[in-house]
Amino acid sequence: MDTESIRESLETTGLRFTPQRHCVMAFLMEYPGHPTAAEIFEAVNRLDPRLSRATTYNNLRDLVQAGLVREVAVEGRAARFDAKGVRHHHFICDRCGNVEDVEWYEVPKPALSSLGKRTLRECELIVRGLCTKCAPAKGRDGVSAV
Amino acid sequence: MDTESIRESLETTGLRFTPQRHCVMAFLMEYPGHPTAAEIFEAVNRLDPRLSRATTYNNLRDLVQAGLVREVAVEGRAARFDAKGVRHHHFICDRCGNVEDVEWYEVPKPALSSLGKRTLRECELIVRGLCTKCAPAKGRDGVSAV
DNA sequence: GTCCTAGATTAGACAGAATCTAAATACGGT
DNA sequence: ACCGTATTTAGATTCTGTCTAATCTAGGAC
Repeated sequence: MDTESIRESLETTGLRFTPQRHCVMAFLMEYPGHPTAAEIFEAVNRLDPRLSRATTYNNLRDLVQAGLVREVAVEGRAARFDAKGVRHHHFICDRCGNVEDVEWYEVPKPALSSLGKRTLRECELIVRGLCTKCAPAKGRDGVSAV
Repeated sequence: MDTESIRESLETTGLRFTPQRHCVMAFLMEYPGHPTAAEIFEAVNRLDPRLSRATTYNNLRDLVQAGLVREVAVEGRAARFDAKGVRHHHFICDRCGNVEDVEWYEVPKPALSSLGKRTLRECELIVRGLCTKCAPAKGRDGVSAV
């Protein structure tokens, strides 16, 4: 999207601005869903065939570490990524593993007493179930049709 | 622990009772932490050297699917498992990836309207930060010492 | 504009985690 | 005891992600 704002984000986190980082970051900002690293590589490599797989993974790691990108681990599947824009929770489909956004709302944090000497950084909600594609069609009584 | 109760749990979910499943399930019920599949395999394989890696993974998958075991995905690391006993949330250490229990408390579910046609199964809280081992020692002013 | 250097990129080898395959085995109902 | 099917097994395989060592480049200094 906006090249200059990406440049600024990178610079404030101490990362150099490179065409490759711009490419990865811009893709994540435009892409509506939560792509895997492999999907991101495929996309950015199509735009610039010289952009390598290692660079894609390196940049994703750096961007996550810099706090510009969020990584979502999914049981038994590749991790998903999204650019941190508006805050939101995540929905993970039990069947296909797709990750979708859930509108943000405040969630109570655990009592400090229950954390002991642990440090709390963030508190994240994972909603699970079946996504629109995987949810079974409902009969008139609401029982799943198959 | 109690062999018969494990047999019953398996039977009610349609899984056959086998020494291997008992072994995996008993280990998870006794073990205090959240072992990875590799750690589980190492442990049960030590008890019965003929118990294979594939069986360990197969059984973990089946037990998770049957709802007897919970799987926790961790970014960039192997998944962790625990037998579903008392309800609890999970704490994941940013640095070492260890998974620990956080005392259970009710978390508000997202509004049905925001879920659309998606089906909601469960709502899970992931607390992130540094565990006791990884948390830096605090100076008198609370600033991290290293 | 040129130089310099720490940081970034690259291709391909490598490693770790989990699954697949096809043959052998054993659970548990009859 | 028998049978059908679920389960187990060893090892190969796939998938995800990291590492290596050589090359290149962003961007500050001059």
